[in-house]
Amino acid sequence: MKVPLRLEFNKIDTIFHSTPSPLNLSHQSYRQISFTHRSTNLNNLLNATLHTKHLKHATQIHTQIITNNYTCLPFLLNNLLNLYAKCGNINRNLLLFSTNHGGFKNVVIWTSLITQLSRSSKPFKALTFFNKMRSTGIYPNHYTFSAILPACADSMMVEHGEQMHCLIWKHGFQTDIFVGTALVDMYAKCTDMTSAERVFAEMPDRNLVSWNSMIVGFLQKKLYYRAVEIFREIRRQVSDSPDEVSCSSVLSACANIGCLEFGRQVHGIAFKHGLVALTYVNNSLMDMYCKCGLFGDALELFKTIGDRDVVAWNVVIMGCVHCGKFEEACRYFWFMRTEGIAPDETTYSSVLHASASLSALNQGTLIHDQTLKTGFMNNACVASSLITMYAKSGSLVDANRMFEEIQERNLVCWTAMIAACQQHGCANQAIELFEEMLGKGIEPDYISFVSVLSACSHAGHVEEGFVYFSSMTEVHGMNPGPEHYACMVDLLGRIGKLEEAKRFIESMPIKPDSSVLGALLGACRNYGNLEIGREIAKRLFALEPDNPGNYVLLANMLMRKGMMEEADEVRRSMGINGVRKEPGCSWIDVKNITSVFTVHDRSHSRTDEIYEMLRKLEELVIRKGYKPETQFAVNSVEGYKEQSLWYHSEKLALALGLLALPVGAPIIIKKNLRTCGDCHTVMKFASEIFGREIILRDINRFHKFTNGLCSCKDYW
DNA sequence: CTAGGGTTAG
Repeated sequence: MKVPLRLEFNKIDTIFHSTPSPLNLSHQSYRQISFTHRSTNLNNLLNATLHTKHLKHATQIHTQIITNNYTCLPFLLNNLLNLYAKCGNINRNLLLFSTNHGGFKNVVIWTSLITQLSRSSKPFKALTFFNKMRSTGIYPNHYTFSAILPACADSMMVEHGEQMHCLIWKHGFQTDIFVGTALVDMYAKCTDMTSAERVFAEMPDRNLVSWNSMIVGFLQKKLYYRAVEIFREIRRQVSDSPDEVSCSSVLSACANIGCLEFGRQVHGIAFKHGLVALTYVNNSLMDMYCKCGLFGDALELFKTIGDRDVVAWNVVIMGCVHCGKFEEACRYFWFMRTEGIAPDETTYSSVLHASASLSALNQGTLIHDQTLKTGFMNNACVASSLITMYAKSGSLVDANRMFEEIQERNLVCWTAMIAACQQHGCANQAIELFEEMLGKGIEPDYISFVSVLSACSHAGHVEEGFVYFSSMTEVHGMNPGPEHYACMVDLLGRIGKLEEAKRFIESMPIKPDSSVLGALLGACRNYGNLEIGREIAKRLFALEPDNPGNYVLLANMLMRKGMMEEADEVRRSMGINGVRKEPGCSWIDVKNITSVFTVHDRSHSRTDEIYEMLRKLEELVIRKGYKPETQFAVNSVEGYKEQSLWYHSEKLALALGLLALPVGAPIIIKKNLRTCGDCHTVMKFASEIFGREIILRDINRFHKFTNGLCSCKDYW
């Protein structure tokens, strides 16, 4: 950077003598420019202003350039362009450029403008000016190509970059290290790693930046091991040691593959080269430790950082979410604000995820308020998170309201809303939304198909489900994944076509995973098909021996058929394998206080009233024709069964809700496992008897009980 | 006048 230490001429000279540092330029100096007619003086003042970045001063100099007819001087024009860019006013550049028809423009000036447009993420404008430049007969040079290639990458159309690649050959800049690196980066960003690798291989020489571009490329293509391999190559054959870009990028790769061992090595390398204090490296390190399950180590690092930027906080908040510390995630969110760090869309999506996982409507609403105050309400990412938060907190109405308010809905917004409807049992609405989305020309992806297929299965739309399923390959050119196959198995299983579901699994081109087999096992439970159920359960035990759910499901099926010995055997094998059923637990909020219940819980301060309420409830439901479904009782001691059934956690929570919530208010209960069949029946009766809406959110769906019916249509 | 980086939503 050129900084005028001393200016030679009259008035300006005296000004600078009185203010030795260009940073101290007073407003006075700019007013006095009018006394000078020398372009060099103006240029020196321009250079000085590059440091102060005052837009007002830039415009004053600009006026002088025009009044003195200096627009024909390329260096002045060029420096002015750069000055406007430094002041963060790209529009001024465009204006200056377009109004300056008579002015002389050389390749340097054009390149300056293209660079600025490229950097201010206006890729299409940059490309337009590149073409304009060529049409005026000026040839691009290696600077121009280095500047335009990031814009090509940004335009997300590899065709632009490929055309540029041809031009580079035509003009003979393919051997330039900057151009080569920019090409590698462009292909990598357009996820064409084959071309990136070819260009990289053909480069006559490469520097660290070139190598780093390769790491980043593989990172983006999720080829993490190859990213790690490049890092190793750098250590082996590049004379420069890895810098902060190499380290932060490769750490991201380590984080994604959960490779703690190599991540630790990189930590050591970064330490050796004095890079650990750098923000990027630090944040990547924290993320790596979080994703490798060492949240504590990440937090240790976090505490050592003096200047924690928003990404550092985001990484910690995500880390909390990652290891299920949802309350802590919310605490960090409020804490970062006290340190004066403004949340961004990443922060909001992470903390809303935490809030959704807690089904904490009050917390979520407070965060919603914050998004409004900080102007994030029109952000598609934040809005999608809000939809999911409201839906998972039990309020489909609010989720829908959020959806309606979004001005520009992207695929994720639509999918969030479709999933919300699906989780709340509004399958038809989910399917309608999906169709509406297709009508708007939005291309569905992997996740949106999962949502619509589960809606189909939920509503029993077999044919529609199969049409959507085959449209994945036929129309949208994607291969169904395990989740989609699981939906189809569920679809068949739900209507009792167990044999067909089994054949469907046999015909799968990919190996059925636990979600696919689990769907069939669930169907077998619901239809009491022990024969297929046993077989599928065995396959599941082999596939995921640590999942208690499968053992419990099979044991329940056996008990239902009165095969107590075999049921006990299943339970015993669970013990032998060291698997323990997670204790069922339910919670309910009353006036901002959360009460948690486990089975037979007597720890609540209103225990006596709760048990009295349950006694009354039992009387009332029996009068309505309720029969206990004892197969859901875990304890096999006769006579104790019914009683045990009555003190399941969700029933205790229901009783408290009935006691403590105002008449007419919905009773919202959350449970950590799938809800038990007997409790489900009782909830239905209770909703009718008390004329209240009961919302039970279990591990995988919402049950909304109204007037004796459940939104899940008794299949979950 | 030129090339590369960390966190996120369904």
